[in-house]
Amino acid sequence: MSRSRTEEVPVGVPRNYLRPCLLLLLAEGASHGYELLDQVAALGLERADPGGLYRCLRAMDAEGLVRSDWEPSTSGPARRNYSLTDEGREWLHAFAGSLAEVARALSAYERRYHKLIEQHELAR
Amino acid sequence: MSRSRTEEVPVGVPRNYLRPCLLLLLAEGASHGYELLDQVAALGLERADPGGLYRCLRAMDAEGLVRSDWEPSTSGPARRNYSLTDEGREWLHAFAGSLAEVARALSAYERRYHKLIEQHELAR
DNA sequence: CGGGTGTAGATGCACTATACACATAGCGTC
DNA sequence: GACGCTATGTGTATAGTGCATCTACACCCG
Repeated sequence: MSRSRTEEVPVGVPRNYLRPCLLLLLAEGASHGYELLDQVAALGLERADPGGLYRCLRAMDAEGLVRSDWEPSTSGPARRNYSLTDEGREWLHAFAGSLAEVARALSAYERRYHKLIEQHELAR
Repeated sequence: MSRSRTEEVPVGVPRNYLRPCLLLLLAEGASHGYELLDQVAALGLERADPGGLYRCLRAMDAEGLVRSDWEPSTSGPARRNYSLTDEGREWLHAFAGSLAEVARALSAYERRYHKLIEQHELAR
């Protein structure tokens, strides 16, 4: 393998991270897919896939976590506006708790990593 | 969907998290799969899949990130002992940097989530 | 008018990590 | 000899992701 260190390293955000992101943004206020696509960038998904995002929204709609209704627009195509349901809000809290666990795991990793680096520095 | 909130919420650790975990543990000292299986629990992988772990080690061996040699045991089956290569150490650093980014994303999420909760508390 | 750009939503498909089950084998012990 | 623990794997289905592609509306420009 001739992959250099400068190349993209394959460690992504947690699996299913898109869902809690969308739920959080919708908890802050109703919105539509195209806008959410920009907003998720602030949560670490700078290159979110539009297709995946729309699919995720449709799935959560089908599962009852969000509600959607069409809003015709005078300046462009119609938008499908999403808002959070009570069930979606419950899931948001569950997801947040779960993400907190992941964050704890990551900080455990970093503590341990830096401890290792420290020892390595001392050893020279 | 009649899934209760007490049920397992599908948010996992970052994708490919197992790799940096194994690299870190091997940077701390050579070890074998069965032992690593216990050790990754401390990094957030409490229910790691043995099959996946062994596969991951074999793959990193094939890619040159780790080295392995058999150690016969008097009290049980032989162990395949793994140790880190220079290339593996480079990847460890790259992974650690990448994980730090993910950690930043997660803390951004949590800040925003708690801000939302606060506002909700104030509103009642 | 025709074409390009930005907005908006969605599908199709291939790839890959993961989860889960299962197979093998050495060794101790009851 | 059956069971359980250590130890290392394989097989396979599924799910999430990434990437390409398609439709369609509105606007602007030459």
